[in-house]
Amino acid sequence: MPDAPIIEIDLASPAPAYRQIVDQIRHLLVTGALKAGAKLPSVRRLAADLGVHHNTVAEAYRTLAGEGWLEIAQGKAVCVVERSARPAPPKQEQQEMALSFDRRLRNLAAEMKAQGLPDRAIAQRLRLLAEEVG
Amino acid sequence: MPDAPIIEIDLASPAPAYRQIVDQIRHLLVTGALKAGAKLPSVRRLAADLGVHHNTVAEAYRTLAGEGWLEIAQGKAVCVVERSARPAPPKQEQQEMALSFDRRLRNLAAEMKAQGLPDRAIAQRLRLLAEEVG
DNA sequence: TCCACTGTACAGTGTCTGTGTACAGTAGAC
DNA sequence: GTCTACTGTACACAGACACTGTACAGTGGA
Repeated sequence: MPDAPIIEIDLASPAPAYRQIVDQIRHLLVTGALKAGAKLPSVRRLAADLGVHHNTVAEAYRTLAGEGWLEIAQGKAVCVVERSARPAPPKQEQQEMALSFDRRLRNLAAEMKAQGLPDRAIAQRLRLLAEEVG
Repeated sequence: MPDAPIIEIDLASPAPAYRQIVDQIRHLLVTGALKAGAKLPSVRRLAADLGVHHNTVAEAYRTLAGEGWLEIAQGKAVCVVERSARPAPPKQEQQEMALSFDRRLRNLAAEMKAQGLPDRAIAQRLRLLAEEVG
């Protein structure tokens, strides 16, 4: 795509670059900022923008393709696919996912609290996101 | 300590074991389930319980000690210290932390949504935790 | 002093992350 | 058809990371 949504990664972060790219593009996909049919920048273009190697971006694209978000083919631009309403996962699996989400959420909140972020701020952010989500 | 709070880690998870241990113990510390003066199980004992090497647990303990939660000394049991009310970080830093929290929170929610967890469930968990936090 | 416990140090192994480089497919201009 | 400039891919390499095996050193009670 000519004008890709801005993505920014922090090379100093302990989180690997390709994972940061995955997370940020997935966020754009989930929120609808990137819709089906949209073309993503080439691996070399995005790599140059972010200051990483093109194979690092390629790895991120492959991960998202594996999740069913992108269609990639050699020689062609990477494209966002229509992610057809997949059947909701079975109750059992959904429950496990909810538990996993809960655990990670709590760990994240604990880490922030440990760093000195006030409870008030943490709760506020949680409520804000809850409103946005639905 | 004779009866340590139960900690469980997932050796199949991509998250490194020592990080999972840190996160879970930090959670117990932040919530007050582990109070100042409490003794933690020895590195060998906890390692055996979790199925990892004692050096892996030692690394986790060192990380938490570095954050000011634990006191460790060779030959003695690891102990939770009184974490005196540290001065709140400056506004500037707090704002950065809030932003970082927000970003990671959104990434986590996006990942769960991508996996098929319904918005409803995500929002519910967020609100629940917000209530608990304050 | 002995012994059973504590945490520590360090080298070795396998895995992960990111890079350099060469390759192969696609599409438009001629 | 054939250039050419662009796509993504493959694979070996280097460095960092996660984890382990093993030997060591400190502590405290019998």
